[in-house]
Amino acid sequence: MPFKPPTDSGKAGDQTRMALMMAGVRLFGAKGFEATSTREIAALANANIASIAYHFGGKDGLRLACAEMVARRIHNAVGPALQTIDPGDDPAAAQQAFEMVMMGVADFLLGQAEAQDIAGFLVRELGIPGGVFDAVYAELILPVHRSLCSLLGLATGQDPESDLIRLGAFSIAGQVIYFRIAHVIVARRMEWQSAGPEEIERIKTVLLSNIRAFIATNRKPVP
Amino acid sequence: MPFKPPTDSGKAGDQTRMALMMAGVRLFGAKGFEATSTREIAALANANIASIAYHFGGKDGLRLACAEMVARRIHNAVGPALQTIDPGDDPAAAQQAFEMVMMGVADFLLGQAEAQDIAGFLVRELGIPGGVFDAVYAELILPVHRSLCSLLGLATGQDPESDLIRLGAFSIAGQVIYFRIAHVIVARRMEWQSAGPEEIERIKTVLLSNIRAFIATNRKPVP
DNA sequence: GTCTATAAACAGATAGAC
DNA sequence: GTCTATCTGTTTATAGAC
Repeated sequence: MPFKPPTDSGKAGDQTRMALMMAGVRLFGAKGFEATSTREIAALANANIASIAYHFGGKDGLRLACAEMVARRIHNAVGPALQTIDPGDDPAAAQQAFEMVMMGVADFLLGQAEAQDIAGFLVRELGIPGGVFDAVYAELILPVHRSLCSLLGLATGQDPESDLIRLGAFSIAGQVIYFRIAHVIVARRMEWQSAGPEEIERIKTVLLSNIRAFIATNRKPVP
Repeated sequence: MPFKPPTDSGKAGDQTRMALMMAGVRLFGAKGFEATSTREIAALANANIASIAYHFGGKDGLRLACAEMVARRIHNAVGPALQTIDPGDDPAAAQQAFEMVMMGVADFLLGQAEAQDIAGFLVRELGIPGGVFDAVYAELILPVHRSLCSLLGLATGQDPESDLIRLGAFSIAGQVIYFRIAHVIVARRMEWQSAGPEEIERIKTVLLSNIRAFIATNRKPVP
């Protein structure tokens, strides 16, 4: 029982493996792990039910593999953007970098169709402390949040690891995440017919204004 | 098959009914609807498995009854507080009222142990458009959000139903809700050992600061 | 690697005694 | 109203042919 094929891609058999993970993320994210049957997953992936057990050792193995794929996916998407940024010691550059990162995150979370599945999957998995939580936290959430705190600290002149900055970064990131998970509610209240680029722009306008208000309010006056 | 007993309380049989609903909210909120078995619910409520079918017509009936109870519970908790407020035409009074309401919501969501179950239940139910969503939206979310927009509009001098105020109210309420659903993540990042009143105060400090920053930033200058 | 067939466990619902 | 016992369908996992 090879739990993992020797190569990650290129071989013919890995196509099924990838299709199963993508179907898993979509269905787990949309309906929840327990509410999704392996039959549904196999059907969506155009694969056989037994292939789940063959490739991942079972439904739980697929869950973990989905989590790893999602974490890798986001890490590759947002990681380089964060590490390339070098604001030096310029608070204004740090603020601009922070704004661009958050706008990019908003575009991804609110715009990309697949982001809905990924976000739903992560929200569900991160709601329960056990299992997938630890890996995603250590590999994804902690480093990204640290980078955000670093930028926010430089932009405001505050200690990046202070309560204010750490909680402030959560409060800003939380707004973006909230607009993703509560998008159905927001759309109904705003009487939006669709979820197009125009609606995303309106949300981003408020988010950007809130970011600037936070930095302006909490900026430490230079001595 | 009496789907609902004639009286809502006082009778002996309603004790089981209430216990089942409370167990349902807790387990549905913590694990999800499909992940929870009727046997678990009955065990937690110290009731018989068949009592669910007797009192609610089945598992789906219990789900709806739980949603109604939760909506009623929150409506009774936050409704009077919102309607008693009469800021008149004073923007400062409106701002203070808004701040007090949001701090009260934060205390409830972050402090009360049962709020975790309720919040989890609502977040899960509101994530799927069908079923419970419509009722909770119309009876709870819409009126509360309208009241919040009314206060926020008065405090800033903006049109309460403008995009800015409606989305702004969501962005503020979203922060509170995010700190509830992501509390495990936040606690780990903040290296908090417990979730006591001290930690809640730190979160509320940031929330209050963000509320004031929003109002100050978006205040319309009087002509 | 992929598929069919099947096993073993578990789900929710219900009939009927009390 | 409450309980036991049971029915029926579905779930995941697996054995074995190809």
